[in-house]
Amino acid sequence: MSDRRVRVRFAPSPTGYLHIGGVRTALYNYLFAKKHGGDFLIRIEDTDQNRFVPGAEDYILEALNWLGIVPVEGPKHGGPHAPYRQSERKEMYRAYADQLIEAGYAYYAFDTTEELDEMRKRLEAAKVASPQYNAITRNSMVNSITLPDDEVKRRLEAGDPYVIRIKLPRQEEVRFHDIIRGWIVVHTQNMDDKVLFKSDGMPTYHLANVVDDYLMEISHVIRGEEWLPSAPLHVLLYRYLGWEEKMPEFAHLPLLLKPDGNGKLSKRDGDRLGFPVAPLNWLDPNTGETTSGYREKGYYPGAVLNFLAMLGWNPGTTQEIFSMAELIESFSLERVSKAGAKFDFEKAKWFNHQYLIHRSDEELASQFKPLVLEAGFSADDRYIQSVVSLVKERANFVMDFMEHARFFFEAPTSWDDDTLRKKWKADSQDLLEGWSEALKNCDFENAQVIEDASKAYMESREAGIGKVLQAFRILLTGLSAGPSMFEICALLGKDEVISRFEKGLNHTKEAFA
RNA sequence: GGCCCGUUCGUCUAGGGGUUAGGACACAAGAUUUUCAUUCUUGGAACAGGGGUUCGAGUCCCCUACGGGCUACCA
Repeated sequence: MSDRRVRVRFAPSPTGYLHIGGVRTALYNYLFAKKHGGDFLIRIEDTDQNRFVPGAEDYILEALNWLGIVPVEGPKHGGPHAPYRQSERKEMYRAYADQLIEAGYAYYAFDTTEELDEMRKRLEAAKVASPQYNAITRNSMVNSITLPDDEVKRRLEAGDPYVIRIKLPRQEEVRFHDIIRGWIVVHTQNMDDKVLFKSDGMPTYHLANVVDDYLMEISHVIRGEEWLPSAPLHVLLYRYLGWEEKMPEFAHLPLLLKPDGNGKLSKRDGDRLGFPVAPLNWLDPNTGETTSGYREKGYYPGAVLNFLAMLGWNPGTTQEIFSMAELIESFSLERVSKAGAKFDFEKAKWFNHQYLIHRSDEELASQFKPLVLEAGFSADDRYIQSVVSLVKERANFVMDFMEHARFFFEAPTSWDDDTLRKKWKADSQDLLEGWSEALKNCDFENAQVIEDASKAYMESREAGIGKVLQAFRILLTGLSAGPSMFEICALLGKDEVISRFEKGLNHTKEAFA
């Protein structure tokens, strides 16, 4: 088992956008494969034709690609086990269902939806603990166990609709090992004869999943905890199909929970919670609604990856910032936690901030430049770089830069008089006018020179610079917070500073006279 | 309801019999920047409850409570 080549798959269903929990499942699969020098593949599980959503598959693949979770085999990449879409593998599944019937591990069932409902209601009314189609109840249903052989044959030949169900033993313990949870034991009396093959000719998830994992030589099934209850069924399928030796190891991941109330994070949460649950923007073709994504919100793929990796896994050290290569190096399923994790949007932003401030000014400037142009400004690259270096500390996203940096590109057209008034003292106008004059004699070589000149002036007036610095900031930038004023002045240049200063003082002279 | 899984600061988590129960995010205070933000320092903040086992339990076992998942011809 352990000397088997590691092959894992991410098997999404194209029923809409991929949410962040699915992304994490894909990531863990990817990390595990890379860590062990194995293969990561993608298989599209589109056996439910009713839930198929056009565009979903492309979306999923694009999202994973954006994050760098790239498969070696998959619907768009091909591979030795193609096709990688279950709908295109339709013909393969029937033979295995037939094999199970012949071996006595499955049977035909002709019950209608109404009859099934009736049966469940009847059992509920009789206070049966868990109403299910099982070793006991199947004897009173319409199937190839209760019907005479010739009747079954007649129905089959007449084309009557039917499904194929697994025939579970009445009382048997099914035990299997989960890498994250240890040994798990379930009794077949608590399971039911699940449908393996639907009346529309498609297999259900259970059959298709087991068959494909076997055929694709999957060594480890790493999936969400919601699959834990059906894992025993899958174990039995491997056994009945004669593949027990090749059965993959299981690892059921803890779920991602809603940060507010209860329950697992789901696609329905969309933008309800005030943050994205999708990697990319998603336009629902049916409703026309757009769900926002991390990419469009300005997140770096590395930050999203890093954040997601730490939700339910930890390296055993205090390191928090990891590149993909480092994640691969450190990852292990043994260090995945058992309990579900609530999604913390604040921490997601913090991760992006970390990624942002570690980018070079050159790179950030090149990302910011289009936004500068879009806002109708123009500036050379060096200037933008300087701006970026001053504002990046206080931003989580490049697209936040402009709100902190607008004044670098245009003089303020209005001032916040309310805040200004709070800082305004009787001698403020006089002090500031004197300062403005003093700056005319300063050469603006760099921030330090401006600072020295300013302080010298204030000293001559026997005042502290803190007394008017806030007003100075508002007059020059229109904002009450920002980077060092002397750095700002050095960057704006002497002419601009003097001009803004005088214009501002004209305003205050009128407003606070 | 039944079955399965889980439970350490508000959140993500470290911890596998002997710890002042550690870190990160968030929060608060102080310092610095004579402003704000950054940065630095400090602080508050947790083993769900009850029984065992043991010289000794966050760590092992049981029960209860709570949370989550599943219970479809969906995945």
